[in-house]
Amino acid sequence: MTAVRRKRASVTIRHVAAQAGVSLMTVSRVVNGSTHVAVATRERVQQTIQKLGFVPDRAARSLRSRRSWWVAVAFQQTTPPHHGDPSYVMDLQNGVIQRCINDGYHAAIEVLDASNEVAAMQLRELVQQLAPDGMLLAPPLSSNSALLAVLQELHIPFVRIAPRNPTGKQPCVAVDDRGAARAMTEYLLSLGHRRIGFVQGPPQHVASAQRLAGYRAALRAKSVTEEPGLMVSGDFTFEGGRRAAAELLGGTAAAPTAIFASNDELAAGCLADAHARGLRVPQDLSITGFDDTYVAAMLYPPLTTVRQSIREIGRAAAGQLLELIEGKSPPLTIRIPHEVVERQSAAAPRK
Amino acid sequence: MTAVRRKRASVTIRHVAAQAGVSLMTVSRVVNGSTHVAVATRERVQQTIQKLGFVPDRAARSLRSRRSWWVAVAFQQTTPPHHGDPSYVMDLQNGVIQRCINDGYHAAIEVLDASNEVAAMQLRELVQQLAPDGMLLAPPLSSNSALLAVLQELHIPFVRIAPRNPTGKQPCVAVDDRGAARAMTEYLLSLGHRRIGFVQGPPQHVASAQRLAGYRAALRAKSVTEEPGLMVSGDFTFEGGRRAAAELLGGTAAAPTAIFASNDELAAGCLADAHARGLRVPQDLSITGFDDTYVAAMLYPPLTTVRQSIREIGRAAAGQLLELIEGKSPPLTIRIPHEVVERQSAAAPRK
DNA sequence: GTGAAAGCGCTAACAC
DNA sequence: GTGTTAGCGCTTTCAC
Repeated sequence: MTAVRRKRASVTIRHVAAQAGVSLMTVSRVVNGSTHVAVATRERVQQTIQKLGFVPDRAARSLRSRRSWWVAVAFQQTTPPHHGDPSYVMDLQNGVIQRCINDGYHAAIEVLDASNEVAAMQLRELVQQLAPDGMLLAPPLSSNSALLAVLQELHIPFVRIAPRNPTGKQPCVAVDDRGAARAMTEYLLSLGHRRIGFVQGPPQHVASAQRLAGYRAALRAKSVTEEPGLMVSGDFTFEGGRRAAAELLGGTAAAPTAIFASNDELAAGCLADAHARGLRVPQDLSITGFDDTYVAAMLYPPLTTVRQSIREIGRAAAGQLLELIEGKSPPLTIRIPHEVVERQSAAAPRK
Repeated sequence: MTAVRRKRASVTIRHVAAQAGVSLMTVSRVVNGSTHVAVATRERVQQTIQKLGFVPDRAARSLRSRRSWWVAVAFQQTTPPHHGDPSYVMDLQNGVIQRCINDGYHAAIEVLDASNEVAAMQLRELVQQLAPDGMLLAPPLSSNSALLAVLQELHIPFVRIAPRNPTGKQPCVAVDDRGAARAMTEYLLSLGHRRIGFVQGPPQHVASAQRLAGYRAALRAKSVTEEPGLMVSGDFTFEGGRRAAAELLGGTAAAPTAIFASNDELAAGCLADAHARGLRVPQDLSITGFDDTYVAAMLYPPLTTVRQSIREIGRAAAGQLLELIEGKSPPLTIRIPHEVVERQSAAAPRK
């Protein structure tokens, strides 16, 4: 049980001070970028730091200053917005990490239970134990009011990522699902499609309603009449996509010439059903997705989809949080642009 | 610039000690699970801790004890947007996190540059700044001798995950790529295939040679003659898979009845080429993958593949590291079992 | 612009 | 089994 422990920090602020012929305080000021240091002194100290290879001790710094230089990102266990889509999580994570490192912070990835009560407990523990300087909530946690309450009670700055209900009072990075879905629908309309099936996500998800709304708005703008039979539900899952496509294509009613699935996983399911029916994509049927996740380019045919850069969302959220921590006042709501990614699963309908 | 800082810890070990009528040390002992405390005292202290909601301060603890209670996992930076398999990273990460939390540790996810020199520098900085109690190296970093040298020099315990060259001297979690590839090849042979194409990974990757070796061993055991023309190279990428399949299926020589791609992404590429040629899978051609990543079930048809639980690898690696940190002597090399996952992309060859 | 003193909350080392 | 003392490395506070 004799736990291995690291050697005492070889070089401390003391050594630097002695070597540079200044007091501890001056070294500390230089390290922390205080302006109240003469230029000459600052340079001398910096050179000494370099020469001795001094690295400040995080623990000592945190203990005294009551800042941990940690930012925590909370994800929900196995069910992130896109149903366990690992590339979503990775991208978000990478964006956050990148931005944090840039400012000398570290990002801790934390996974909370899917149950609300358990998650709230875990979050409280997390904040108490880790004492991060700020928190990021990935969806769907960002819409969980119990968690928001915990963070407020603990007085810790936080940023909500793609929340269902942006209050306009709390900082968040908002995603324009409605606009993106509308853009994709307009793209299909521009190809000449008029009977466009839509596969919805699960009702609990923020994105589902927004995406549906975007689809409907695009149709309305072009005066294309909506047909209830063309709007079916999936579940953001592959299987849900198969079932939805079966419903759209196997019925007695006139089949759509295009299907807009509201995420890529659903689209993959639709594709599978279409293949099983012997339909050629995109000649006989166009199929498009949403998110441009990892799989999109690996499907057959490569999937035309619409993307909002997740990495960019991560970067933006982290940036906003860091400003909050530093006591600045960043814009409360940040929006991320979207973009239709044309691949080969959509084309003009047959005449 | 008035940075937000957390309130001073409301409840300290002092308050607990006073309330419970014992000294600071006794509380500390109880918190750290020392055995040298009378049962009655321990219980009294624990109740007080509960009642006051005392949570030890990580910074103070680390400063004094020279342990950070952090474990860092280093991954290699993959080139965005869709290179590198996110589900592999996520699974590994989740396994590690799960195991760490279990023991009161936190896992820090760190991403190192693809360049060796840069990575070595980053690793050194990381260890100095974060001072983790131990490190985990994910492949391909686990085979990077420059990094191993840094860790040894810094005297920090580490575990290599799926290294190319297990020395038998350093702790590692080894993966039986050869055995898994052999199992998959045997599965195809058992279906009746005799002309089995093999798509290799990039030569720099550990796994590539191992998987090829497994394929060859299985053939040899069944006295099936190898054909050099059936072993083509891909690159662990979708595009590489397409090209490889084109080579195998488009040539003048007799085409294989099955293709064993050495990862799922390659298999997805092969599938795309087969579809483009109008071949039905698995009726006309069987295609199998390796890894059972996220995409495998979403391809058409769902991919038969072989899996080594990545999450299990993460858990095992973290477990091994924690024992190392605690000064125990875990087995140096841990092996993870594999399993063929039968889906619908492989069947008996046509007569 | 710089320095001296104090102490953050905890545990190592040693006493009893 | 329990307590006392000292001090980890740094930043806060206040003095000059």
